[in-house]
Amino acid sequence: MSLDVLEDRLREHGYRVTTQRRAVFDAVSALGHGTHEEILRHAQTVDASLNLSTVYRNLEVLEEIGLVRHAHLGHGSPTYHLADHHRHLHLVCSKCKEVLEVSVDTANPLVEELKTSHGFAVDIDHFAIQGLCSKCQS
Amino acid sequence: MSLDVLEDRLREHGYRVTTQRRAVFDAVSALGHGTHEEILRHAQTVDASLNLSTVYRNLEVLEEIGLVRHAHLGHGSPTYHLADHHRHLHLVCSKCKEVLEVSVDTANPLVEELKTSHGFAVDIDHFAIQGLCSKCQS
DNA sequence: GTCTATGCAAAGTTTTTGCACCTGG
DNA sequence: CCAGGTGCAAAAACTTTGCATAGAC
Repeated sequence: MSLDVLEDRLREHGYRVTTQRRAVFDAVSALGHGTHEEILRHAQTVDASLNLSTVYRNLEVLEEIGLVRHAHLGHGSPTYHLADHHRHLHLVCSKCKEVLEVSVDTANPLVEELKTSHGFAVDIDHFAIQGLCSKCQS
Repeated sequence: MSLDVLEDRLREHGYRVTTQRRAVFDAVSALGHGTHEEILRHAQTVDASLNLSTVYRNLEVLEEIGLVRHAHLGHGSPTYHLADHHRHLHLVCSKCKEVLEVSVDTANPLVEELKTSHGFAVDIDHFAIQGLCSKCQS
């Protein structure tokens, strides 16, 4: 996704195009996924005066206009990623905290069953899946 | 699960049996599931001087000895429930915030696939499943 | 009597908000 | 210009910690 799309989408929704919004978007793009703090740190390499509250406010805006999404991988802060970022399920080991990434297709039977029997359109990768990895089960 | 089990389990692990621990356990049991604040409010109907920090500390103890577990249903605080509480998947609508409960068996194909191909032992109901309910998809 | 658990208050974290100033259009 | 956006600082919300005392055993 290019910066052109960022500008267009912002304008479409009546938001202004600012250097801070570009910096936050770039940081999310470069990081793949990151928390507010991680995004701030990365974006500050471009604009050192960028403020954490601006990161909070702009991630909200970017999410509202559909360019960015967030997921909950653990008990702490959410992580943000581009909306067209490669999607995958996150398997988080509750013991060693390792995070495995597996194809979202693995969940297709569940996704389809919930759609058929409850009419629920699942966003399967919004929350991680917790459990014990093979090493921690002994 | 009765209070006898609470006492036995606490003693087994070298913890003391206190009125506060009973009150917290009772509150979780009565509420089905609740956040720290909700558990505090309920437990205070029995012991008005019960402190929030005691609720935090005791939920940690009760979880450690296996009587209580927590789940993440949304972006806020976790909710606590008895370990032998009827398990179900939580489907949370990202728009209207409604929470649907469906059988954990719905996820069996996913659970088995993750076990077979990645050796990962899923705790399927630890995190909610986000999406859009049938009403909010139009 | 000993040692853990509790209440209280204070500190630590994370996120939100108010406001004066700056900036995009 | 002028409305919206930003930085800064303060507040709010949430969770943890230190310590003196109460209470379990």
